[in-house]
Amino acid sequence: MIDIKRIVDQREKVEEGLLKRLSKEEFDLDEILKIYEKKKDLQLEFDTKRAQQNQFNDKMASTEKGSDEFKKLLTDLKEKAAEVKDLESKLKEVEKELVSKLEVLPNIPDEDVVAGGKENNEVVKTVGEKPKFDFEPKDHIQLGKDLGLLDLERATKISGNNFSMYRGMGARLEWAVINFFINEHIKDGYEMIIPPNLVTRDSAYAAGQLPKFENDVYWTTDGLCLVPTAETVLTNIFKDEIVDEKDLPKKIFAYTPCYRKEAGSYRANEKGLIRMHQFNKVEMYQFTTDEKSEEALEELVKKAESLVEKLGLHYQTVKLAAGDCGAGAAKTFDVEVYIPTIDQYYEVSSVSNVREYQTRRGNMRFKPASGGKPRYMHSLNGSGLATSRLMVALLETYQQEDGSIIVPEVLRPYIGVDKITK
RNA sequence: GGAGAGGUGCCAGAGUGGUCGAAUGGGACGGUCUUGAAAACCGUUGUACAGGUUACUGUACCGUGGGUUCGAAUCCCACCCUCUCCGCCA
Repeated sequence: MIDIKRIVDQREKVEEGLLKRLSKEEFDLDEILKIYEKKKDLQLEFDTKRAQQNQFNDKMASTEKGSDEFKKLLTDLKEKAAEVKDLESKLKEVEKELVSKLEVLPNIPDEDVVAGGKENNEVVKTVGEKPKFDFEPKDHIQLGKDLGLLDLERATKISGNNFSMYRGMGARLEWAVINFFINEHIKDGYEMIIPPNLVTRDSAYAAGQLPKFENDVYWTTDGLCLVPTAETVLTNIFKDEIVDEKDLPKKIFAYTPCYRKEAGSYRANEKGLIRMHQFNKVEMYQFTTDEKSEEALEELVKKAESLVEKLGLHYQTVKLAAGDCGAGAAKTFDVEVYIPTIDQYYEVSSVSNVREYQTRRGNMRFKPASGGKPRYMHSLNGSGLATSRLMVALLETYQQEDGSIIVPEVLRPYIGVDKITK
């Protein structure tokens, strides 16, 4: 959520920022400011009237009950009380209205983020080259089938469309990748977390999944939400807490399956593991101070890149234009891995600086070491990494003419073989 | 799932209708004392919003949301959570 004071103090700047990702018709700062003014007026009126009422109430307390003076006061106060109560409910209404207008606004993009949608995304880094094959390469579905790594038919039989099942060396390869990531993060000083996979509505809200993604996530019959990403959980760890600055940054990561409806987003060439209702992901997360979030973002992007790099895969890093960033993000970098048979780059990591957007919603602050008032922490998230698409890239990139698959060196300790054969 | 108890400040814990933003103890911080430390003593110790240039003032907050009342931490209702016992169980 955007700070109302920021809109008051730097209206032009906020507007300019929002215009990078929204059209003029999609938001109305004037309306918001008007509601805010109304709220302030009401608040002042309420505060004054309530102060009066409190004063009389004090007098009442020291007046003998049943006396004439008491009776007189009582009559006056009854009227006053009704008035105050009325004001209070009006105030609450306006406050609610204000929040409802504010919470649908996306975050303000950073200065250096360009306006517009996907078409303005900028490739900022490319590592490796498209693999060349001197034979006809198979796609990951064929490879998975031939080597017994994937059983998509049976997964579909059991759970319906767009679910996967890893088998044998396929399952072990997937697990090896996850283990590799986990160890890399531990080496970098991140705390490992195994979180719940279902969260309350409140948690989903604080993470910014609501109200926008109501229909993109799965809900249980008791009103819990299956996490679409571990970010949903990690964001809420310090909800309503004030932490000491000396304990920042908090660097954490979690492995969870991720559940998404992905309704209507499947494309013709996205077969197999490219887009699933359930996929595995290791999520990195940082809570830090406002001053240090920029450098934290850099660190996270580098971490995501280094994982792909160590697996020896060809990838590119893309700086997203404002309109392509998630609603909460002020700046986002995607790391995209190359999928040979589709000849396209697919996101395996999305790293964002969310700044105060989530911590304001979740009321997560830190006490500055220099003293002074608590401030909102900055939160950052990044996949490190999503595995299903990586699996596609791994299988296709490392396939050999004889149908076998070379295991990248970094994974060998985790899987115990250097080659996957029939 | 059943029965009971309970949710108060950083922590423990008192408070059952007005004088309670909240006793007391602990912790933390500052000071006195000390060569240094401990002990002892003194003091400080929440957040948000609004008003004022500042000093400051007002309002709200005792799990959450409603209600009763002139007035609610205190009474009523609903919900959430925790603990104990029983049941069930990976």
